[in-house]
Amino acid sequence: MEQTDAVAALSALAHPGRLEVFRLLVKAGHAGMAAGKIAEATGTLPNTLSTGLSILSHAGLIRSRRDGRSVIYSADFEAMSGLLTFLMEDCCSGEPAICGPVADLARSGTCATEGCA
Amino acid sequence: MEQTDAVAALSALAHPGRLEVFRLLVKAGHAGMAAGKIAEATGTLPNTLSTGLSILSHAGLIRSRRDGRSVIYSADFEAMSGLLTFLMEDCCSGEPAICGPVADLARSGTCATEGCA
DNA sequence: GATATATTTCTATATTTCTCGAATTATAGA
DNA sequence: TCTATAATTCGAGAAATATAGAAATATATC
Repeated sequence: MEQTDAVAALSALAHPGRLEVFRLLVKAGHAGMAAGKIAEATGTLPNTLSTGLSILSHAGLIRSRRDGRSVIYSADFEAMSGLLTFLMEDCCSGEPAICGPVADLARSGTCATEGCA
Repeated sequence: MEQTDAVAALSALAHPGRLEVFRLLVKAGHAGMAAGKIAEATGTLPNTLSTGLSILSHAGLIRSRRDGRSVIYSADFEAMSGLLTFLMEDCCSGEPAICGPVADLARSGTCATEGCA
């Protein structure tokens, strides 16, 4: 990941409404949620939510797919791993205990577990 | 961590200059770096850098201590762990493989390894 | 085709954030 | 005390971002 992408992702998350949406989608896993359901769950106006989803999407943090009249949004776990890894890169100049887990996260990349949406 | 704190931290990082500074401090470990060294390393004007450091500090991501005429800044790894954990909370509604490492990171909390500054 | 539902785009205003020059505060050494 | 170094604070103009009303687009059903 490059700095420009990281800043875009962080900027997208640096907003109460969008952060709430993203965390909701993290919980939802690969199954995702319809835009309408997200609006209902967060109490956001449809147009405001749509702008937020567009920003998160453009930042690469979420994906979307159409399902009938609805559009289903879901978190992009690979992108998230990439961001976390970028933030902790070369942590403590080496291989200390605190930084290992982040490297593991980056390596796993996707949500491999059964039942994880 | 609460949403307000998370937004403050993410906003602080959502800026090329400040992100560069933070990643530099992550690499530097607990030893940290003097403000002047950071300015030199990043090519930032002292006043602009100071504003950036103030924002990162107020967001809880970095700490400072005075050493003679210099002020040494260092990353707050506990705060960072808290942020990463908050972002991935209840990932995939449970305990999938992708989310485990983040939980480990949160648990470790500090930079325990010898030589890690 | 007509109607209803779901979501997005457009547009304008209000607000916040960014950057840098200038001035200020803090510490160290002669 | 005087001078130099290190860092921070203040102020203002420029730029970017946030919000919501209104209109538009896409899909499904009658």
